Amino acid sequence: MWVTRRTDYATRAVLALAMAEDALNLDELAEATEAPRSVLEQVMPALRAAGIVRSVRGPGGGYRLNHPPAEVTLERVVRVFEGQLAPIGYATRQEPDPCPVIVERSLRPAWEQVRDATISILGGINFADLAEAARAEPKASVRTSARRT
Amino acid sequence: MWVTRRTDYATRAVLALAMAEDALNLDELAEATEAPRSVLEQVMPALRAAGIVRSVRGPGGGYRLNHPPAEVTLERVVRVFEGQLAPIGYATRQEPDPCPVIVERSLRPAWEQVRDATISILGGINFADLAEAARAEPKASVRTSARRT
DNA sequence: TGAATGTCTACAAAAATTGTCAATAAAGTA
DNA sequence: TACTTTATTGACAATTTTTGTAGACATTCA
Repeated sequence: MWVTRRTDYATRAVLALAMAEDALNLDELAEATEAPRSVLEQVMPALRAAGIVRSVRGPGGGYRLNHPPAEVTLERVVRVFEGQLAPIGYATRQEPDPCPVIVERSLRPAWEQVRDATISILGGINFADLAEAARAEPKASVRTSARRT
Repeated sequence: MWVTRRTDYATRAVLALAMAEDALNLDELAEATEAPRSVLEQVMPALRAAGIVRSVRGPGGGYRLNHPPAEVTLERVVRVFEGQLAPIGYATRQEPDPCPVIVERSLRPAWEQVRDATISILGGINFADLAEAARAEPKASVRTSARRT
């Protein structure tokens, strides 16, 4: 449960932009993501500063992706708000916190495995795939159970 | 960075017990784990309630593992303090929080992958392995770089 | 009885999270 | 130019989580 609400909203917003034809403004993003508009007012400029989206001000303005959806990974978006993806301070890639030697040899490698798996999964998912999955019809199994009822 | 200090202390304490011949009392555990004794006073009873350690009161008392170290997984200890291991509320196995349909089809499966990888890794590591790794000498590569300096 | 130990509960301080708001800047249009 | 629409910025308050401490108590042994 370590993904904060802001991170979640950010990924939803990027997904919405990946699915949209043209630009979306803050009100449209708030509706699409089910996020408070006032929070998106903080989230979107952060995504912009990170080079993930670009914005246009004034009437008809809004946000759009700064790159093709296939080139934006989930890892990239998550990192803007979460920073290090290691589950604990002594297992980060950059400047890990110090820890006892015994921990260094045992628990640290364990958490590094979790870290690497997380990075690998998030780095392997892009917003073209996510947008496609989001558009897909409900799966057969879901329809089947609906028919049963 | 989602592993809390208490969880970390708990895993260190179980590791210390897995490496110890006989029982360790709170003072010894505090020294071995580099955790405040007052925090272990809360952590150890929780481990006991979870059936991971057992305790003996009175002079000569202390804690020991309730099962062979090989039978205690890291997942089991972590779950006592973290509960659900999903990175976000709508990707838990039990009673996930509701989320928009679009998220349900795209981001949720992504986070479920992270959840499953985490559980798989933590469930595959036991405290016999951790204790062995903790006892091991520094690796050759480490000595080599030390010689260079 | 007294010393050594674990148990329980309440709590306070600090930190992180979540959301709101008001003031401002920029761009388009009449 | 004046007005409207939109993004930008920074400060902030409320809430929740985390972290650690402390005191009163229970149990066991010598």
